[in-house]
Order: sequence, then C-alpha cells, then structure tokens
Amino acid sequence: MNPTPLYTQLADILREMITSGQLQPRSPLPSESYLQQEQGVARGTVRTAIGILRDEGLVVTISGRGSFVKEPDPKASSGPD
Amino acid sequence: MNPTPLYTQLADILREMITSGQLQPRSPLPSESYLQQEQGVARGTVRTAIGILRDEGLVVTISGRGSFVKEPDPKASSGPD
DNA sequence: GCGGATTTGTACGTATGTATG
DNA sequence: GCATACATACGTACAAATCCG
Repeated sequence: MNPTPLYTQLADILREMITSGQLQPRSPLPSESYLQQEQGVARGTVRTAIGILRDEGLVVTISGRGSFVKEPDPKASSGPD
Repeated sequence: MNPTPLYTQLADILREMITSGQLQPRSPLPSESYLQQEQGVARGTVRTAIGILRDEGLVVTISGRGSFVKEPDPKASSGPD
C-alpha cells in the first residue's frame, strides 16, 4: 500500500491552516525546525512540504527569515507597500 | 559503516576537558566560533556538540555570553544566593 | 545612553550518505 | 532504479543579548 507521503500530509495540514485563516496573510509559518520537532519528521520532509505550498503560490520563502503566507491577490487599489 | 558523528566526537572532547578538570566549574568553554575554527567544523556542529553537554547537565549556556561548566551540585550548605 | 565587538540564537539553502519499499 | 525519509554537515545571513569603552 502506498500511503500518502508524509510531506504531502504535512503540506495538507499547512494548507488547511492557511485556507482556514488560522494563518493570516503575511504571517510566518512555523519554522522548519519547529515543524520538524512538532511533527516528528526530518527537516527535509518539512522543506518538501513547504516547497509544495510555494509551488502552489500559497507561501513565499525568504532565506534566513522564514516562509510567509502570501496575500491572496493585491489586484490594484491598496496594493503592497 | 557509520563513523561516530563529528558532533559526538566534539562533545566527547569537551566532556573530557570538563571531567578531567582541564575546564574548571564556572569557567567558560571556548566560544563557538573559536571551536569552529579550531576543530575545522561548522558552527552548527559545534552547537550540536555543546547541546549534548547541556542535555547532560554538564554546561549551561547564556545567550550573548557563552557556555560555562556547571558546578557539580550545590546541594545545600553554601548554596547559590 | 550610544556604538562597536563578541557571542549565542534562529532560520533557510545545499549537499551527501544511508536505508527502505 | 526511483521515491520517500532520515541523519549528518557544510554554508550564509541576520537578530538578540551582552560587554566594554
């Protein structure tokens, strides 16, 4: 049997936290090392999961800073600073 | 097969310096950057090694100051103020 | 109180090796 | 062989705490 990979499961969890509003736009995701310990997985697994959300355009990752929830879509009007 | 990890080896070295009395109680360990250069390893490896000794209760680390050899055991009598 | 130097704390980026299914 | 997953180990960058002049 091929269970859903851990990184997919973790991506699902994080995606849910974002789409549910539990993680607000521009707010940081838990750090890789936090998620590593929290979820009991290797850091590489966490990175793969976050990479999925990055591919989906849900988060942006800044080296040395963290990963952040992307804003839905600035369109025009009150755009980004 | 699996050689002892560098951080374990370094922890062993530092532990020996403590248990042998080469590093006295309350005296500071060499700084992370010193050990990094001295041992030719990455800082993360040094930090992991010191973390082991911290787990073992041999040293305490103070942010911005350093890691210090812990005193064997205050017990009672002339305890800490 | 301020500025610079030192030291620890945190966080991501990357590479390699091992093991399993 | 490949994907998954973990462990080790390197590097870079910046923040926070501390110390001293």
